[in-house]
Amino acid sequence: MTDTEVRSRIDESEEEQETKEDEEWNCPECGSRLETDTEHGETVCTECGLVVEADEIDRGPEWRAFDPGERDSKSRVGAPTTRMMHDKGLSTNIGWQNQDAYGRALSSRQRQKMQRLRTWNERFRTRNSKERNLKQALGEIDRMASALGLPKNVRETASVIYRRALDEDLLPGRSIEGVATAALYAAARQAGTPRSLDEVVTVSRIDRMELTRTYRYVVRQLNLEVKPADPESYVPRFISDLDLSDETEHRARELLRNAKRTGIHSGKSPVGLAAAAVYAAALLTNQKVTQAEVSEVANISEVTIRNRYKELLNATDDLGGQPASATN
DNA sequence: ATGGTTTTTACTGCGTC
DNA sequence: GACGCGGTAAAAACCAT
Repeated sequence: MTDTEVRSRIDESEEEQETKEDEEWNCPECGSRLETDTEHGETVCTECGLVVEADEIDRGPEWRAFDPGERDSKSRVGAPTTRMMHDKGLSTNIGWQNQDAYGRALSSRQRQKMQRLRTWNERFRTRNSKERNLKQALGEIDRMASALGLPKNVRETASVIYRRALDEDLLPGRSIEGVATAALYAAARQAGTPRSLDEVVTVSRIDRMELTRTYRYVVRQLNLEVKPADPESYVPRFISDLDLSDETEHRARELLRNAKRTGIHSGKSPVGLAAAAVYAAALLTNQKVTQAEVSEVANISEVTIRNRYKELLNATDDLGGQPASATN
């Protein structure tokens, strides 16, 4: 058999199936219109009442039966799944009709009992959903934190923030990922080991816009106190990324403290300030680093570094008698 | 939306190795 | 001549209003 022959045979069989499916829109017995009974999930002929099994979601059993007995033993039942609910609708719901399995009305005692059961069932169900939500979020936080090299205490702070967000019902309308990322970002800043927005975004599945939005929202709603990031907290990382000495680090910190004293740091990006301080400190301690290298590790433009570090040096000069400007 | 501030981009000129 | 550095103008991003 040649290839073309094979292909044509396949085409034929596919067409057969298609026509078969098309025919099922009409009753195979009498040919009249079919109607779908959503409550029972059945498709019924309007004329002869024949029940046609045409459930579009259920693609059939995942097992194969070779005789009726086997079919019975392997058969399972369950509600159809839906993506509309957090748990895909797989959890138990207690019906609202006050009827028993035979459709008879319940006694008032029984009705009260059922009402209590509904209440408790709902409580456990939503609680479980929150647990699941939390579990996923904590996993994400953990993943991102280790990708960013953040210590354990930051993760814990982040999870505390996330729990609070969950308790305050801040989640609806926002992605788990988004809130988790925002929580981590806030936690890192609070712990004094900040990561820039861009850094956080690279390990998260959400984009920058969403992060800033959810972050602002979460901070406002939870009344989190997040002080502006301290430029000094970026210094150690830059220093080690650039293989610079402890002395340089010390100098950089001095420069930043002076800058704070003279107040030139307000309104400027802390990262840029830190990067400039590191660069300036490297110059002062005769270590070779280019502006390009610093701008690389700090994700800051060279121009910003230039502007900042000029200001830093001016500030220390103005202060007069500072050790930073005395040597070299 | 708008205006003010900061940062980035792109380009140019200078000195040095 | 490539590289590091400094400067500038215009564009873009950010933020409070």
